[in-house]
Amino acid sequence: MDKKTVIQTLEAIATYMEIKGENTFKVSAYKKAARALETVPETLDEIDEAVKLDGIGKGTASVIEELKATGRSTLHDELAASLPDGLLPLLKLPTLGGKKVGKLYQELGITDIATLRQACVDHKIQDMPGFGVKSEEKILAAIEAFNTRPERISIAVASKAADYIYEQLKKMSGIIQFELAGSLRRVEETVKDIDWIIATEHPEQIKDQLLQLDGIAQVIGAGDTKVSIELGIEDLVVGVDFRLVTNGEFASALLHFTGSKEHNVKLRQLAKERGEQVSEYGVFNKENGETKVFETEEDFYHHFDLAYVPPEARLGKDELVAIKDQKPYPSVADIQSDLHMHTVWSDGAHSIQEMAHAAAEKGYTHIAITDHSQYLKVANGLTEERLKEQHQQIKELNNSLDIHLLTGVEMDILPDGQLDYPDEMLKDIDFVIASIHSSFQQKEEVIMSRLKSALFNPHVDLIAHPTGRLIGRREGYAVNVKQLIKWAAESGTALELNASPQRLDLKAEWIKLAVESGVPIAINTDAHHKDRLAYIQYGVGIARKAGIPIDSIMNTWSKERLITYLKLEKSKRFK
DNA sequence: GCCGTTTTCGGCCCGACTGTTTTCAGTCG
Repeated sequence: MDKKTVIQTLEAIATYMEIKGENTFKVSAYKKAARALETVPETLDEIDEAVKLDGIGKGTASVIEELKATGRSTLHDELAASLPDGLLPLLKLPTLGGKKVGKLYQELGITDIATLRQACVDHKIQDMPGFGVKSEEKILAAIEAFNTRPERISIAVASKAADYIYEQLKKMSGIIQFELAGSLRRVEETVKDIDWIIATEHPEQIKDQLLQLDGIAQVIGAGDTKVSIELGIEDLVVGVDFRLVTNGEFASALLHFTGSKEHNVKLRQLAKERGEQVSEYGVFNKENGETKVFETEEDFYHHFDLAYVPPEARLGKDELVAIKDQKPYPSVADIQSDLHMHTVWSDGAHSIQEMAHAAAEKGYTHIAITDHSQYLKVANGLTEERLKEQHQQIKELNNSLDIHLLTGVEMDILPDGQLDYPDEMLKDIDFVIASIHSSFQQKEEVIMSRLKSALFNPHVDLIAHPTGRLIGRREGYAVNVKQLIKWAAESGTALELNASPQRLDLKAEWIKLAVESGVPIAINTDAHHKDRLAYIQYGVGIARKAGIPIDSIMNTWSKERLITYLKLEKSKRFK
């Protein structure tokens, strides 16, 4: 039994119950349990007692345990026997929720997408109470588009779309200020749509301009405070929501629509205990009937004597703390170096000098040049001779540059566990990264023994993108991350938080565990182009999500401190 | 179904928008 199946089973139970008209809180309890399971990084086997997880209680835990033990869930099977399973996907269609799907099933005998589609074509839907001509049209249109677009898009793709929208908004007139909100602002790995908050005195004027944006595929809704569209950008259709508020309401709205939902719920509960009510328009005081608005999100938190929480950390867990208990979150300004990047020597786009200049412009004091090693022929990996030549050049450049370059390499861990260069070669390199780029399909034992050989090599300083995943595109190889972290701690090898939005590898939950295990983290962009050095912001965002201290991030260390660290034997590095 | 420095019962965030109504239910975030 794998975790994904358990999550899907819990979700299916919730959906069946929704259609049956079960108590909504019961329904959401099952949904919440599915999310709780999804959020913890452990595999199913690694979770000892599911009931201990936040959001999982006796009832949902028993479903999980039964699935683990027998591979089946009695509750699920009973529900499935009472309703056609073709009904489940119907809830993904717009305008259809549990109540309406239940009605369609009971009154029209609709059992799946196909019968629903036929009912639309036969115009049977529009005569149902609660439905109408427009509902029928919308449902039919959505069925035709079903499966042609993904439910969630990766942060990398969404960020590109957001950049485009940002440029459009900048050009509009009548906007006082605007900002990205939602899961993209929280640096979630995947997002469903892109949310923006716009402060304006003239919502009508903004609305008109928004509805004239290039590339609108469909207008979902256009009210006084909300414009919701589907935007075609290149070959992608992405949902975009704009909220129009007054400037006074801006901070409250931004907070509200940044979420997460769970974070908002916690804030609202807290407010309620104080006799106040939180909405996207501010904080309503039930005693004096006044609604307080705030200049900034920070002011909002401080109103409740809470420390500011950056968007990435708004998880609805334990991030709400009193001002006096504020712990500093890492920010891009703390970053002094980038320790993984490529140049034209292998598959990068720029020379060493160009990368160095770009890094210096970002205010970095030092960087590591880490081109690919010889095994990676497709990336023009460097032979021992070329690597030595490159390092010679780097040493010479250090005399003329105002940023310090560390000699480095991103060395392949070969399919048989051998490293791509001999120790004799590695011992003179300032910063040695090891990583896997081949034979992804190997069994976990093989992958782990490859990683182990790199971790326990005396010269390997860092394991880059440890799981090899590409968000939304590739799962990565079979890594036991807990074991990897344990070995990293034992061997004195740091782990990477690859900041590329395609990777974000390791993910936040693992980064947290690594730091708790005493392993320092390097947030690196792995940039193959100088513009990609900007990806550092995503990595720092994930670090904030992980809630790790600034000092656990190697890139925040001064050049001197890093060099001293790297000169230590690995066994003496982690203290 | 879950949860608990007002606890083992009685709450569970709050509001917008749409399409259907003729004052509101359902959906959505």
